[in-house]
Amino acid sequence: MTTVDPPAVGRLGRPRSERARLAVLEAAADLLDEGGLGAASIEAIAGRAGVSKVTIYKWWPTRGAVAIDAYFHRYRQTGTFADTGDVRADLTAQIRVLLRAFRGRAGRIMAELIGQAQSDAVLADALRTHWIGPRRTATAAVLQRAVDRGELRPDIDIATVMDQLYGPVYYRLTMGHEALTPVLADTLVTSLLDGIRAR
Amino acid sequence: MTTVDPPAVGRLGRPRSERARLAVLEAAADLLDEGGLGAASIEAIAGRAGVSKVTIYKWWPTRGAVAIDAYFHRYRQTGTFADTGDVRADLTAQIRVLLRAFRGRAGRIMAELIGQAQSDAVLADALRTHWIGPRRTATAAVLQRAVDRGELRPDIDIATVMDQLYGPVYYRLTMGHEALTPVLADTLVTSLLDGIRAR
DNA sequence: GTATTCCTGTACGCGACGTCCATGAACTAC
DNA sequence: GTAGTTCATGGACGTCGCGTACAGGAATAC
Repeated sequence: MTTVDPPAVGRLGRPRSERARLAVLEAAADLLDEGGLGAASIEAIAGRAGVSKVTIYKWWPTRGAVAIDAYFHRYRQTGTFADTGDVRADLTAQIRVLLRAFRGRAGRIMAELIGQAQSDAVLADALRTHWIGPRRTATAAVLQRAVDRGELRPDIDIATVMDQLYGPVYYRLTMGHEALTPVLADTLVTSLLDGIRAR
Repeated sequence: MTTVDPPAVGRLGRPRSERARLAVLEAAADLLDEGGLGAASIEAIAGRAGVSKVTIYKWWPTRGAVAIDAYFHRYRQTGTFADTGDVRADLTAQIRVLLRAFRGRAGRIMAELIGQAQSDAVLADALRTHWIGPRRTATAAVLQRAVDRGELRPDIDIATVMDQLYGPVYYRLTMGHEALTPVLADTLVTSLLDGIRAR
């Protein structure tokens, strides 16, 4: 997956080097793994990839753009979005997938990408479009169908509900005040479905 | 408020210049306001404050440390944490205070501080200790007392509940996928208290 | 072949970093 | 007072990454 590259089919002149593109993504992913976003400078990527800086600047506007492409290149989402018709199970499964993805290095890198996005509009947009967006679309579908079946209250604000499921995960990821334990998925879903008020 | 400075009372030698300390905080806050965290470089702060770089490095370990002190110096929290005994009202009020604080420049700066904290352990710790911590303590007290009164289920995980109230706010602040509207406070509290399942 | 587009190597100016040094200022202890 | 200690200043330094420029060669379409 790539977030910024043009199609470039049937164009005139020398075509883009696929070798250079892959070398950049591999080098950037390696550097992200080893030293985080701070180590993935354009100079370092160019050096390790055996590619000129100019080539990178030609295809990616900012350091963050390269980083997120490299992240997707390496940590491509393999799992599908669960949608079986069982709201509780589907939501829990989706959150569990996210928690699993954020374990280890990938989580640290995602946190740094989010951090960098606070001062890199291109990266922020790429994150919303290519990372957050698809997940929210899938979750919104699950919620909407549950509303249609009458399992969920018809007056809920789906966007806010999703924020109360995913928000805590990103909150913990970026603030680090609590751990990202697997059981968190169940707790989040249960609290929100049933409410926390005593019966 | 300051996060890193030692007390320095009855110490030997020339005392720390209060004039320099304030000049640094004011200059840093101005720069944060005008150009965000990116504009608040150590060099720029030193230049505007009329202070030597060495003086800054003597008292603050990183750029983030200066920034958060400057943030607290300027955007000191005036509002108290509501605790009237009415869970719904208290939680809503607390979130509303946070939403209000994040409107305008202060929110953008906080987002950038959180972003910087992803690669600045000192800043991350200061955020947890001096910003997140006090708010969570206050909210935890409200929740615990409601549990003791029997209004909330005794088996809730207070930390996770707080994450489902505050997390969405920070999630929206940093990802920018939805707006920080004032009504969000009510929606968050209502959904979590009552649950979203149809009755 | 020609035009076009891409890749490479080198180099440059810029800004910020973090540190060093020598000097002077301000305070405490004696 | 004097000595000892700590702080602040200005200038300078080497390093790093940024983003850009230029000239040359490579790969494609027509």
